[in-house]
Amino acid sequence: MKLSTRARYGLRALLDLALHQGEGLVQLKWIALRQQISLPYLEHLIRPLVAGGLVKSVRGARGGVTLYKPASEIRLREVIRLLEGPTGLVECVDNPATCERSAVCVVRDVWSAMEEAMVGVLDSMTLQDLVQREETKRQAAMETYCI
Amino acid sequence: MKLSTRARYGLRALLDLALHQGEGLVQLKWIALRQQISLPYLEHLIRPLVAGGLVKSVRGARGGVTLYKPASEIRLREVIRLLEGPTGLVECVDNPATCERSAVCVVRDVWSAMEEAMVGVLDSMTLQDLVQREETKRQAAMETYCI
DNA sequence: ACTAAGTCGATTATCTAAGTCGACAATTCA
DNA sequence: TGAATTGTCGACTTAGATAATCGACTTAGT
Repeated sequence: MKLSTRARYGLRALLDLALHQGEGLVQLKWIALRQQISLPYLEHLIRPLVAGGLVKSVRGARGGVTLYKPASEIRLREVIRLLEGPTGLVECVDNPATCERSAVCVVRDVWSAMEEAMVGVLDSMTLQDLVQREETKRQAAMETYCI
Repeated sequence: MKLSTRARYGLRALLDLALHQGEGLVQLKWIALRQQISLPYLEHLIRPLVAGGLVKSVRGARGGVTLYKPASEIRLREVIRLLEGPTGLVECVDNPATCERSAVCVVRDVWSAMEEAMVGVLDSMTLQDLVQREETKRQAAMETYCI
């Protein structure tokens, strides 16, 4: 039960993008550099986010990417769903047909409850929340640094 | 972010065992048969549960396995931990040293919250809860069948 | 035109989970 | 005692997914 690096890197990349919103288009290479992700790999991570309507990309010279909608309207649930694909924790939860026990399986209920709990957490957070936290943390770090 | 078959099969096997508690020692081959898990594989699944003190095993002819303590004292969290190993959703949550960003990483906070939510669900359920649900469901199915 | 970006698909590499097998140890029972 | 039965253990193989790279392509600016 491990989170894929797609999700980990992908969310970090998106947060990085959100943190640099004021500056217009952001080039992938800078995100890659800051987040220490190889550029070709980052391209793959961004793709589903573009396809999912979370990120807008502009090709050509001086192109780059930017958020398609305000960070406050981007729920982490959506982000993770796009990055990890539609399959949940266990196949039979989303797709009962894959296991003939589904209807009576109590173990399935457990996985279902677990998934609901996770989704609940992701659903309650937006990208904006992360941006705020990041800035709070950065400020706190700054202050201790100055003292 | 998939649950391993170890966890899925393992919990099913344990539940099967719990459901047959009244009958003394239960042989692995019957569990394997009922749950449609290959015997050699089931042996591997049971092992950590024995090592973890959830299951007692008796070797030799007429041997078998049985719960080491009442089902009501077996938390699912413990079961999953034994089956899946100690590593959580993301390395850096349990083991901050693996990522130098850990201290300031807000993305890590997200994973941490997710993990907490999942663990909370597992912590709130015992094997006995599953046994009861199973019996309730079975009874319900029985009634509809009779009608 | 030329350069600088993102896009896309093919490919490779790496890793881990999944599952099998054979030898062994313990226990029962004849 | 010895043969049958049952769990134990570790080595091995396989399969599949994830991670990551690469090169050819498209699009836009200068």
